[in-house]
Amino acid sequence: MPELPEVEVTRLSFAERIAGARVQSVRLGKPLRWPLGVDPLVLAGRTVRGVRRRGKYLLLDLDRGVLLLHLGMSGSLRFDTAMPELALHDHFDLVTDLGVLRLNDPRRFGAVVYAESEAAPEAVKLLGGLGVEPLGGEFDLAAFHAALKKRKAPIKQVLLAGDVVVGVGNIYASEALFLAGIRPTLAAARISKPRAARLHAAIREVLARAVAKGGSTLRDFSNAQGESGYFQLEAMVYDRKGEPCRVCGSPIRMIRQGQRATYFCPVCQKP
DNA sequence: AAAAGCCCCTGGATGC
DNA sequence: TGCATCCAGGGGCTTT
Repeated sequence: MPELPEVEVTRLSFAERIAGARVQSVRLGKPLRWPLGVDPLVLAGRTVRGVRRRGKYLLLDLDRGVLLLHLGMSGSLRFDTAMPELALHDHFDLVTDLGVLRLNDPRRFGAVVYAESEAAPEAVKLLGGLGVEPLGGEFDLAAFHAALKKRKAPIKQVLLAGDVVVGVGNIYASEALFLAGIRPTLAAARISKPRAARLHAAIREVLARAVAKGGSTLRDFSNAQGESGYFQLEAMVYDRKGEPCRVCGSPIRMIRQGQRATYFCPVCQKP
């Protein structure tokens, strides 16, 4: 589920409310992708300084150490004052004096991992290989084009890999390529400078717009206040197989790339 | 080094 | 109604 927009929308929905909270206890449900990596008891008494985002990870900064949270495919966070017992699919609770931060994740591809710092091995293992942030100033066009030049794989899969630019998942990769007019199957290395510039702009535009719309709620995403997103209503190609292109009317096509669905308009997007 | 496949897991939709 | 199959916002790990 959650790509950069959903993760950022989640962050925005509780970062200010949890800042300054004192951890009282940690409750664990079923195992997630990785173990927490620390005795939950030692986290009691620590203070939450703030919440940052790196790619699709949330970083919960404590006065000592950091919690790395990932929502996987089906995870969502809630931050609320009244939260009694862990229910089905609730697998992590950070109980604080200001409220409970709860991870609900049916498929359990998500994770909460503790690290002493961002430079600690456990954090570097997860964050070390990530590409640049698309919405920040470091997303440089020349560097982006140069990175694409080194890849022979289809552009869709290079975007998904996340080692060039982070945060673009299966929905927004298809959407950005539509906006840029580029066929998802085109080898990344064959993208010209002008087309790379269109793609660069399209990625920023689609992600920023999705954040503004509260993300995409396909089945179960909601932010930490329980609110759904609305970007899916204005998707140009994602999940629109056979439906008319909103620009030219041609039927949207669906293909499979690396066992993931890709959607595109055969007329608007040139090989 | 880069690319391609394989898993992890649960639930909903679809088909017979 | 029941059961089997396929598919889903991710990504680390192993194998080519």
